[in-house]
Amino acid sequence: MATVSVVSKLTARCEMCPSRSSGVCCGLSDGELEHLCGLMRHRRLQAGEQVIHQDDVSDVFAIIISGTVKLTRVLPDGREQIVGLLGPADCLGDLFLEGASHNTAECVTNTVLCCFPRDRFETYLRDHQDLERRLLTLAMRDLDEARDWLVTLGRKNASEKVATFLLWLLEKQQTAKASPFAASAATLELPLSRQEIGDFLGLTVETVSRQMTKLRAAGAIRLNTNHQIAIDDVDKLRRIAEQSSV
Amino acid sequence: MATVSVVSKLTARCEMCPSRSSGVCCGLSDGELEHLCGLMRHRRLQAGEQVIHQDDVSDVFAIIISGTVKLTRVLPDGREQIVGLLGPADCLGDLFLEGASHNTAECVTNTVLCCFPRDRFETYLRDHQDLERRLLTLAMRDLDEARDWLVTLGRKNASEKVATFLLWLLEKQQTAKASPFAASAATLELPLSRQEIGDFLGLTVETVSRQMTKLRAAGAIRLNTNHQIAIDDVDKLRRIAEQSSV
DNA sequence: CGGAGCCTTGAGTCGTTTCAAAGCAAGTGG
DNA sequence: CCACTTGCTTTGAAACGACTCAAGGCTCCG
Repeated sequence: MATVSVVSKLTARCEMCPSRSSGVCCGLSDGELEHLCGLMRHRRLQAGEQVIHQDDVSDVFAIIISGTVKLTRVLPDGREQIVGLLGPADCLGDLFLEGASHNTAECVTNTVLCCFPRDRFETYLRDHQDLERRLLTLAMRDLDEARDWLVTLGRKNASEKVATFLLWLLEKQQTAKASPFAASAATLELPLSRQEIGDFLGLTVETVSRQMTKLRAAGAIRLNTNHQIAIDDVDKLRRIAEQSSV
Repeated sequence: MATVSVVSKLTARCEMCPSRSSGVCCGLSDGELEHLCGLMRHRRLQAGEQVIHQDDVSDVFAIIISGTVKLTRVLPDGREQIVGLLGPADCLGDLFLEGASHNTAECVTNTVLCCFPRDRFETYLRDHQDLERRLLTLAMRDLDEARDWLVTLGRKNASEKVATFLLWLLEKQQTAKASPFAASAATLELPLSRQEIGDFLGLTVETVSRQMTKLRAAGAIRLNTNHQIAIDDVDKLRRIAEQSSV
């Protein structure tokens, strides 16, 4: 009975965690979960804090519990590109990577992480193929998503880019909440600033701003605040995103 | 003795294969290799043939023995983006993917593949964690590379893009041959047409062509044929690729 | 020799960037 | 409580770079 209470104490928070229901941790047995919980430490970070630094060796592997983290790369002359946007249940850290990380991971909002010492997590993986399989699946999902952005960055124009981005965020947000929204009248939390949206889409702040104004003028969206917008016409947004001139 | 000769017959070609020395197959024991060889079938394809079709379910997993294969995605209106370029030792096919593939895989040159029925390869993986680990590592490498291209597509201009592409090809080609070239006077095989380079870099044919001319005029490269160029000044190319205005 | 396919070059257009200024919201100190 | 700073966003005007359209050049091959 004593052990049972210890188990429930350790893993209690896990039951609330998005990673337990839809992330790496889903599918873990109670025993596995308990073991991993022994390695884990929660960490609270403020917006702007960096978890991983480009060109530095990182020994962290973490699961995001709440908040948004951006992965960025910068060119020698300072130009910046966001190469990934992570939210609750997403993983952070380069497993099995030798040498320095190629990304900077920076908190966009206040964030709570579930952190593991990377080496101990990697060791644990060696005996748990199911978990490693899950990580392989996630890596392939990330790759697929990165390639989608290649299409957007390489072949779409500014309005298509912004519309695509908003739709992507909307979908991400809806699957996270698992709430079957009606096709219209959704509200969207925008964690990124205009500058950051530009850094994501390969545009300047001004262009992003202009496109938002255009979308507003077209009746597709309304700007509640700079970080919260109402999606009035999803279909119009979709048409703009793919310029399907039907 | 009979079994030994069967083994050597089955796996004989593997010893010449780039995947054996640097791809998925390196690290496999003789027994593992033999087993996999039992599943494998070689397949010869001509330039232009498609191995996987976007939006179709694919049941192939393959290793490229020779040739170049491009992964592309097309938008509803026909715009095309190359999202990956595969060469000898690279893997082809979406393991564990449910549903249709998101890429089209098309041979750029004549190609020889080492093909596996996907389900049988997946089954084999379940009992061979070392191999699955290797696939995880490769997936993460692909992800890393895709993100590098995000930076290039999102933040670099036309000349930087073309220079970056040439340097990337050069490096790919040199590590493939494992030949420690001198820093200058290398020769580069260009499997892609101008149009395809454009589809890779998010540019038009004309822009690619103009940039090549500019690089030639700057003395960085010489065009032997349209598909073979001499790299005269790698450093100049590097400076152009990152615009490091030193 | 003549055609087909790809590559190059030129001229003009259009879209995004650049540079500059003004608008707006939140927070601070008098 | 109001003036003031600060940071982000929006808007405008001009410059620039990549695209579009059109023509001409080069190579390979029948």
